[in-house]
Formats: sequence, C-alpha cells, structure tokens
Amino acid sequence: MTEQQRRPTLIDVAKAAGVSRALVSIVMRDAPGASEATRDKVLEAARELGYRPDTRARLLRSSRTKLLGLSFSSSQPFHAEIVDAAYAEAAAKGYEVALSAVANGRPETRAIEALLDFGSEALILISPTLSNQSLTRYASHVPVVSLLRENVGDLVDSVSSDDNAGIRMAVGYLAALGHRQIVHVDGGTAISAAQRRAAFHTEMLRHGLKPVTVPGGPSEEDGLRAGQLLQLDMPSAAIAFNDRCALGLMESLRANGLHVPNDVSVLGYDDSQFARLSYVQLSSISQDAPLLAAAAVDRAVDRIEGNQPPAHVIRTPHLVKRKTTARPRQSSLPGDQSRHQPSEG
Amino acid sequence: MTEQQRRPTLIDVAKAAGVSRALVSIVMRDAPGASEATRDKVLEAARELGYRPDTRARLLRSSRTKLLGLSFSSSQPFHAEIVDAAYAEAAAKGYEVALSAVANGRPETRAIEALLDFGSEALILISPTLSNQSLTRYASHVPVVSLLRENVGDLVDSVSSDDNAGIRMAVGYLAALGHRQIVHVDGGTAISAAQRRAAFHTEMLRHGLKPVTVPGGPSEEDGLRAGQLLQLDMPSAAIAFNDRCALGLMESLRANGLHVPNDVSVLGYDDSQFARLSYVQLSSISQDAPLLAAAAVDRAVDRIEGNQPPAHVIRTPHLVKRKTTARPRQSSLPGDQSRHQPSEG
DNA sequence: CATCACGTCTAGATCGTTCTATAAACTAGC
DNA sequence: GCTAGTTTATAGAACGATCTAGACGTGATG
Repeated sequence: MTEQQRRPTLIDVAKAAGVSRALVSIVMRDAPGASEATRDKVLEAARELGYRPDTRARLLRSSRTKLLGLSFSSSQPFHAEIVDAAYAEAAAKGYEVALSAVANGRPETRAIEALLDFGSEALILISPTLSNQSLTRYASHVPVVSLLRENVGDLVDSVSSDDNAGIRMAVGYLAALGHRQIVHVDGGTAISAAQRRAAFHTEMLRHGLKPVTVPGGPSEEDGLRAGQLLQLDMPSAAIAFNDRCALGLMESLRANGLHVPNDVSVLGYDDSQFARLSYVQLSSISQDAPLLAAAAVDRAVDRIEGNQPPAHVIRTPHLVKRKTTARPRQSSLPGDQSRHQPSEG
Repeated sequence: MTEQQRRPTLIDVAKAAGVSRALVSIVMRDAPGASEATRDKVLEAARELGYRPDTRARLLRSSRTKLLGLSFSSSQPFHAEIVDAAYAEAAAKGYEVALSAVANGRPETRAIEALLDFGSEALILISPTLSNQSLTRYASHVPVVSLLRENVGDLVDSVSSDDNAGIRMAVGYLAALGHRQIVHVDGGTAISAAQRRAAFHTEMLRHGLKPVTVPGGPSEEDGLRAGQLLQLDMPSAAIAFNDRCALGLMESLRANGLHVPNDVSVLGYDDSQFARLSYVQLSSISQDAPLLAAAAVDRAVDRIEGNQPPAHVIRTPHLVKRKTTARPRQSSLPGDQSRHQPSEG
C-alpha cells in the first residue's frame, strides 16, 4: 500500500517558475532561446521540485533516444568486461546503454527485439551468432555493430581483434623463447576459432615448424580434455583458444605431474580476469576489452550522428607476458613425467 | 547511408484494415470491444505490415509497461546466473526485464535511475549497497525488491537466502565428518558477511567447538591471503565466504604442499559455476540462484499487480557435497607439511 | 412507440515531451 | 519615428499509443 506519488512534469516546473512549458523544455535541453536570468530561475524551480525529464515522452517526440542497445551473453565473463567499458565510453559520448542478455531459453533475436523496443538508436552485438542475412535485415532499420565477429556483410559495421596478428605474436614469442614443438588447442566451433586455427597453421609453417592442432573449445572442460589428448605426445608449449581453456589445460598438466612453465609453457587468449589472478599469472594475448568496447561505441555513435557508411575496424591485440611461459628445458623430450616442486607461491 | 524505413504505426494498420485507430488498439491489446471478424481482419493487416506496437508511446499513455528493472554487478558471475533465471521467470509472467549493470564508475544510483527511465514498474536489486533510507525513498515511487540482502526496512521487499541455516549446515556437516578444528574465512565487509560470521560463531559454540575466524573477502585474492594466515595454525577444515574465496584458499594450501581434502577440507558458498568445474568439484552451500531469482520476480509482480504489502522471503540453502570435503586424518596435527601426490585426475 | 440494454465501433482528449510557427520586446540604422 | 533584425518567449501541433464518452444499429421490454 505504498503511496505512489506522481512525479513532476514540465508543466509543474513551468508553473513554479512562471514561464511556459516550451521554455522549460528549452532550458532542460540546454538549447538556445532563453536568457541567463530565466535559465537560472527555471533550473532552480526544477531542482526544487526534483524534476526529471520523462524519457518515454522525450523519446516519443524527438526520434532521438540517445540509447545504444548492447546484447551480450550472460555466461561469458569476458563480455562483462566489455559491458563495463561500453558504459563508460557511452556516457562520455552522452549516450545511455540498454542491456539485453542472451541466456538460456532467450535467443539472440529476442534480446535484439527488446533492445529495439526500448528505442535503441543502434545495436552493438557481442559475438553475434545470427546469420549475415538476419544481421543485414536489422541493419536496414538501425545501425548494427558486430563486436568480435567480422565478415558480417557490407551493411553491418564490425569491430574485431586481429586474430592473425594475435596468433602471429603468440607463435613468434614462443618460437623466440626457443620452443619447437608448439600445439594449438583450438576453439572448436566457437566464433573466430577457425580464424585462429588457420593463422596458427600458416604462422607455424612460416617459422619452419610443424603445426599441430588438438580439438578444444571455449571452456575449462575443453582444455581439460585437450590436456588428456596431449599426454600421448607432450609438446613444449601450447597456445589455448582462450584463458578458460588454458586454465583447464594447465589443470590437466598439473594433475599429470607436469609443471608450468618448467615442463610446458601455456599461453592463453583474452587476458581475462582469470589470467590476472595472482596465483594464475597466465601469459595471454590481450584483446583489450575496454579498447574494443570503446571502438564499438564510437562506431555506433558515428553511424548515428554522422550518417557515415558502415566500416570494419580491426584492432591489434598485444601480448601480456606473465608466469606461464618460459624457455623450454634444454631438450624437450616428450614423455618426461618426472615430478616437480609446486610453483613458488 | 542505409535507407532507414519508417516503421508502421497504428494508423497504417487502421488504414489498411479500413477501421479506426482505436479499434486496432483494442485488437492489439486483446481487449474486449471488437467482433471476431474485424479482429481477424486487423490482425491480418498488422501481420502483413509487420506492425509492432511502439513501447514508448504505449508507455506514455498507459502507466503499464510490463517491465521489471533488474540491477546487477558486472563483475559477479553469480549475478549472471540470477539474470538468466529472472529472464525466464519474468517471461513466464508476461513481463520483460530491463537490465542495468553496476560497474566501474557507474554507481548503483545511476543504474537505478536508468531503470526508472526505461519505465520499470518495479526494481529488483541484487545485493544493493545503498542505505536503507535511499532504498525506502525509491520504494515510495515503485516497488523495490532487494535480492540477497535482508533487513532493508519495512517498505522494501526482500528475497534472501537463510545465511544462518547455510552456516549451520556447513558446520554441522563438517562436524559430523569428525572435524574439530574448523575455521571460517569470512567475507570482510561484503554483504551478508557479518551475518555468516555471527552464525558461524554461535553454531560452533553449539557444537562445543572453538570458533576461529580469519579475515577474508569475496575474491580469490582474499582466499589466497587467508591461506597464508592459516599457515601458522592449520585447521582440519575451512568454510570460505564464497566459492571464489575458497578457490584462492585451496590454491594457497596447494602451494604449501597440502592436499584437499586429505589434509584440509574446504567448503565454499554459492555453488557457482566454478564450484561445478570438473577439476574443482568444490563442496559448497547452494543458494540456488534460479529459485531466488524466481522468488524475487514473483514478489515484484505480486507487488505490482496485487497491491500487496511488502514482504520478506527467506529461502533455505542446501548443501552440495563434492570432492573437497572428507573425514579428517586420524589426528590432524598442525604443521604436518609432508608432500602428497597430486589429486587423482 | 418509446425506452433501454447491449455489442460494436469511432472521435477526440490525453500522456509529457519536442518542434515549428509566430508574437512580443528590444536594439540598431537611417 | 519607422523599418529591419535579433533575442526571448509562447501557443499549438505533433509523436504513437490508450482511454473516455458517446454514436450507431439491433433487439428486447414495457
């Protein structure tokens, strides 16, 4: 039985300040057409009444909503980092962000429709799984920015990380350390897994090394399974599809008495919060979520405001060296299963 | 330069069907006042034009928005599980969910204002950090449900998990296994940390055991630090504030050559996705996110529709036994630092 | 036959804004 | 003192829906 008090409107403020509705609107929007004196008077009255403009009404009249729709997957911690950064960048550009999660029983189309209903002026989709055709259809109504997935057609913007460059760095770094037997635990059917797999192949060949790939996936369990497979022919270094996969892989190695990085070097991808944990200290390829998010927001705003044509932005990732990568042992014989001390705390 | 085609409105549909605006509105809302024949005719026209009602306009006129505002923290994976479940429950009740994250540089008030701007009819706040006074102020405008935090005042609803019961289970379980030296790595200033600390104290005494608490926190790093502290006087079992804390703690134990659960049993709290990982298999107290989320949504909808008074719902958590808890060694001497085999993969 | 009730439909007001005219007040120029 | 130009203010029409009140046709009732 709470007393629901009506919130003040433009009319209330106008009455209180002794001016017309329209003038209050002008002042609230910081638009030209009001003198300093009345501006102060109106702002004072608004503050007094605790007036907050009604977004719905504002939206309805002016087609501008200053709202960016962002869809993400609730099960990906990496997405959360992007959400964080997107909020900040959007706020800096004077936009608000509407969030919609892709979850169990809530397909991407549902999430997108919700964003459109809220009045989003542009859509930013993290790793969208829709077909290019579907994306293009949405893009005919509103600018669409695909984040972390490229090749989405000419009418859809994309902001992605250069997977080739990332893998090139990874292979180059490990090779420079002296590793000859480097395997790639791939991402299976995950987005950009194919890209990285191919890049690994060409890059290894370029270094005169044999490109060995074992099936993996985006989760810890996938890394764990891959670790079992590697038992048969243990390499001196491994590049995992992502950090979670790397974690599982390391756990598997540890369970088999191998020490990282003394026996095997492990390199992750994403530089997620897991990688940064003090007891993990995972070397990783950073896609720099904040940068990617900022680029996506910029792209969306540019499209909305400048009416620019769609573009495809590719950012170069960088290597973050931590404690899971090192020079290989003098000779990295597969099958060396001697037990080692636990890592120095 | 995308061709942005205008979306059809009520008028378009009315014109196409040869009826008035109002009648189309009636049909779209499934309200009484239209014959079956015209109903079909209108629906057909709407389908043909791809008409979707404009939420903003609808919102503006009717106060009903069928929207629940949900605020969560982007850095808490446990919150993501709740978001998932909330979507499902809300959809079942015919509501849509508006999401707003509390993130770096985006305080809770900001998140809430955004939700209100979207037209949320009720707010569900996960572990809100605002003062009771602030919560109550919001509650005077719109029903507010506090999730995972109780004692929020009479005007605010709350849905929480029974921390006393959870800790009681934890202590009871470990005591039943034969443990006498049980410590609690607490949650520091985190929400409900005080509650659990107190419960631990009384429960240990009830079992005739000495309640030892060491300072911890909600993250892996906190657990890690707590592990160092325990070095001085190693217990036979530990109850961590949450799963992430437990993970850090276990890592610390492992680094010091101790085996879980052979040397020390570790019990987590939350039963998060981490706990379920095959190589972690953390025993944990489950608060059952889906159930809590459903309860919160139910509460919100009840408040909106039934105009019921605020209520406080408390759900009982349950124990999930996995592989980090076991009977203690025959005599659990502190200082026994002998190295053990790695866990059987 | 007049009245009433009922189901179906519609005109017009309304929600809280923004936007487009246009009026009023003032300044400046001749 | 009249006209033109600029600044400041306002009235009224939008935006796309819902809601209220009432019109219209039909059939039943007194």
